[in-house]
Amino acid sequence: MTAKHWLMKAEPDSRVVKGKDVKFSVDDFQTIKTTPWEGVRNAEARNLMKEMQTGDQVLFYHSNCKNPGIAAFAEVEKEAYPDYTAWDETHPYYDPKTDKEKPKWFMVDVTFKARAANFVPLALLRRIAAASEPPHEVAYIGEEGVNAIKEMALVNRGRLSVQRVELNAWGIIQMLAEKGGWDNPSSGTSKPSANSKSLKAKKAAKKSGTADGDDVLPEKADKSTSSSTRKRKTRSDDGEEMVPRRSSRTKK
DNA sequence: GCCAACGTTGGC
DNA sequence: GCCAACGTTGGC
Repeated sequence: MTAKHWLMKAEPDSRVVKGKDVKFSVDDFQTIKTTPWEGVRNAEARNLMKEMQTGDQVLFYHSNCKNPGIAAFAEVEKEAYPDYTAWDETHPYYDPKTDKEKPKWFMVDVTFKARAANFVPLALLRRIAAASEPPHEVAYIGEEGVNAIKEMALVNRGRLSVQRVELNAWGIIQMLAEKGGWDNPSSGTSKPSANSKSLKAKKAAKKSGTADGDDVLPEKADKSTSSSTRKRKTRSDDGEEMVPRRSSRTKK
């Protein structure tokens, strides 16, 4: 059977939750190479992870940052298994309501494949989805491309941190990442900073001997900013009582 | 099992 | 930092 396609979100900017930085940027990912996707605390996202199979293809997305968008391509390395961080009291996404006898949260391992040669900003995808024909800089995606983007959960279901990506949308994203053509301000993370690498990142870098920079697809590679410290992936929710995020009140 | 209140996600 | 959208909770 052929591999399925997915999109997974991570936060490239530092954000401290329970005393720990939950940041995980494309730079961190590239350095670490393979990481357990812990911290997902939303039932729908969890169910999708359970459907994933080794070899499935993944779009790595920068969320909750200045310039959100697709930063890299990855692959499912290991199928769903219990997310042990749910039982770790010190973990940002500790969930006191679950117990080891009955795992509630799961995660998969994901391996970095390559950076998008051109970071694909959410703003671009939204512009594409808003029209009936592609903006001229990306005329090459055609009307079919527009339709494929319109159907992406990314543009019509903002809050899901793990989502399915249809094959046609996958192809269009790949094309955009490869060809670019719009103004590409680069990824939106922020600060370079020579040594703020995360422990995990440092360890991985030492081991592999590479720091960053290889693996880029064709050209520009969105080197940008970024950086690193440590982090966790997705936010979560489940309502129960997960970690407070920042708090926003309101609305109703 | 409905639905109003509440809390979070996450773009802008 | 604001706040719209939407998921979750809990009263009934």
